[in-house]
Amino acid sequence: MTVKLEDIAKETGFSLSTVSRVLSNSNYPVSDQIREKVLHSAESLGYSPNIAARSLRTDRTETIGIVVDDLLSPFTPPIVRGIQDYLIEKNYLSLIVNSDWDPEQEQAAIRTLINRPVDGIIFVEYSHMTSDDILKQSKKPRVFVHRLFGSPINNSVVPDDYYGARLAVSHLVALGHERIAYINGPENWHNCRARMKGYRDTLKENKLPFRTDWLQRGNWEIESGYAAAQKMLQLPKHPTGIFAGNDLMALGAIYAIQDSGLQVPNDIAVVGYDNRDFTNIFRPGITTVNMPVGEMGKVAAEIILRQIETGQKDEEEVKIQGNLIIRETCGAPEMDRTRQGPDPRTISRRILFNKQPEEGND
Amino acid sequence: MTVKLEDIAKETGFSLSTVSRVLSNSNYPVSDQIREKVLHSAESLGYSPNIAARSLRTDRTETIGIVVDDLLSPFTPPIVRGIQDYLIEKNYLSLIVNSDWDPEQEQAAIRTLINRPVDGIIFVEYSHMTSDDILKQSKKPRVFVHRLFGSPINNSVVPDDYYGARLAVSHLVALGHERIAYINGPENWHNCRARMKGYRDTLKENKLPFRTDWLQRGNWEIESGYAAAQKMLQLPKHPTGIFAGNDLMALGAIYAIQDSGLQVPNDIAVVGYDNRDFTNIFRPGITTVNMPVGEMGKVAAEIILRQIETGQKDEEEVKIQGNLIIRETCGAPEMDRTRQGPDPRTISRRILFNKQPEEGND
DNA sequence: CTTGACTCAGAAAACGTTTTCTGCTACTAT
DNA sequence: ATAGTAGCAGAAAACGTTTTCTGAGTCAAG
Repeated sequence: MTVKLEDIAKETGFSLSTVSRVLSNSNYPVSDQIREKVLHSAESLGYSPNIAARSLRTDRTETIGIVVDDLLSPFTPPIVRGIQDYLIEKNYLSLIVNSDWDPEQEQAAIRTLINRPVDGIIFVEYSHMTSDDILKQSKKPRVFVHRLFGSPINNSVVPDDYYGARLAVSHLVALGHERIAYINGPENWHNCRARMKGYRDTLKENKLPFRTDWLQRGNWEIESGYAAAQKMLQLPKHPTGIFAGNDLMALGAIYAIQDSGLQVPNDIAVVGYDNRDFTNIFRPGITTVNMPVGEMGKVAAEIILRQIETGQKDEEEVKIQGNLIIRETCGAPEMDRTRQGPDPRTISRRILFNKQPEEGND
Repeated sequence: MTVKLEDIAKETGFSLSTVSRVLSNSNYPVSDQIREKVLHSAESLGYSPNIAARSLRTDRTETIGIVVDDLLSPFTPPIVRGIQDYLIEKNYLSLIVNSDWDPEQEQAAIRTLINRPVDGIIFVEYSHMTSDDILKQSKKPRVFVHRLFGSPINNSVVPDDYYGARLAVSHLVALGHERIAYINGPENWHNCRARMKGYRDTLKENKLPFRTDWLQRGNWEIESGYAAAQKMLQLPKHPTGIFAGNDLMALGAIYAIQDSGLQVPNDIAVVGYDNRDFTNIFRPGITTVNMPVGEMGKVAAEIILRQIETGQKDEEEVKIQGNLIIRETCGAPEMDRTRQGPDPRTISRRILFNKQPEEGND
């Protein structure tokens, strides 16, 4: 049915071997005459190689397995997209399996992927290391992206949370705030530890006070941001700037501030973290630290292809720096907003917010 | 290196054939004694089949190709997740390729997937049909999910937009609204035509007036919802209920209403469409029509596996009905909100919104 | 001339399965 | 008794490649 090497061999009169040598780009010498005839015939017959047969023979499949916690987690799609964009360029495909945050399912996923023809595996966000031995034994390289738990490890690419926190806090400092609070995430997430350090270091460098009153712990959810801000607002001297560990908690904080009769940013400034989609369609637009998720995926893909090429040589953890997206919750001049390379998915809110007085002619 | 059938054959003393027959679950009769010994040996050696070899022989790969427009489109991840959840249950994996809304890239994607071992292809959201002949020729089944353009086609699963629009408009009717407006999307999207019909039919059935003043066309973006609502607000008799074609335009409309000094839902009620994530964290929570995206993916997966099993028999287009998620922008009693099976990703806003009077003891 | 090296084409083996084909044994029905 | 038939095990072919091995021809150096 489908056309195979043999068909081309028959049509051109050359042997299977030569045909294969031409079509697989081997660097075995083949005369130009023959090469051309074979290529022509392949083209006209519409030949395409049977990948199963090829990979049976070569033990390479040009496919990468991706184990994600859940394709619905907010960062997973952009990370995966970053990976795929690089892979497709190099003629690799990707097989995606969900682990659902469950060690058992993860292990099953790994087994499945190893059995299948994949040349390597990339883990996104979550990864118990329970079955790492299976992996090691398989001799296939593996790389971790945005790993959230556990200690640093080779072959992983993570965001630079320390740097990100410094960006956020420095922004508040630059705007003149001297009472700066932080709503942290759960302690066992290692990004929280790094951001905490960034927060404290930045305060210290600017000779600003660190007060435990101004440090609250949330659980990433909107309600915890609300509750944290509420507590701070009851203090005799409440903070004038709040750095929240993620955008959801920032939003919760904003709601709490508004409910107490104060305004954002006039009374209290708020910075979020993550640059989630909704931060750009809220009023006021939420100033936040952008996670370079696509970039992280790309780097992970680069690493794994390099390791497949050169044969598994562990590489150091690489950290990727994000950037600050200035919107409205800090009251900083908007100008900076356009300076950021715009995410094509974000929506320019210019029109919307220049509309209020109804006479602003742009 | 890795253990293969031959190793088990050697260890147990049986032939390759028998070992294979046991391990591939063939229904060829094998004595129980032998079966057990082989299974035991396979287990202890840690055998796992070489999929490349198997699929070379059987021409089946237990892998489905998924062509998506862009993994970052809002509905794509949940649709894909729905597909994958069903596939993994049936021991199938999925290979995902992005087409970036580009016919050429889509064609490249199809070629790549056909060459690769996939047993069928599912198209998500977008699909030019330019290269459908290649596909047909390959004899591999293909199914479309949530196809946005072009005329209805076999082997596709789409949301029931007519039904969804009726849900939304009926809700406004039930709340007593008599002047109901509709912000439609671009004409060339066929879901807009269906929703339009749902809107008009529902009005007619309830003997409510249809006025072209109350019909505006947007482009799905937030600004177009804002502009549409603004126009309506300038009318001598503005509508008291607005049905927006998607959540972003609904949000734009809400902003416009608020900017004009009116309140949602007290003065004007708003219903969105899509049940995007942000509708649940906004204040007021946006009442909207939920798109059954995961379900659609699941059904698509069912169809394609069935067709692989039975050998390509075209099936009719199937329509999936969504449901109404009642939140706050229509002022309906909240009760209904909990009745919906909660999406695990959405956040209960109960706490947040029962907080205002500060004495509500739940 | 002859020899050795080099160039390139073809034959054949190999990758790890599944499955068809053979054939042996043991039982059943005549 | 004997032919026919299940029931089951093993040999071997096949899937479509890549790659090693073999060998024929050409050319340059002695």
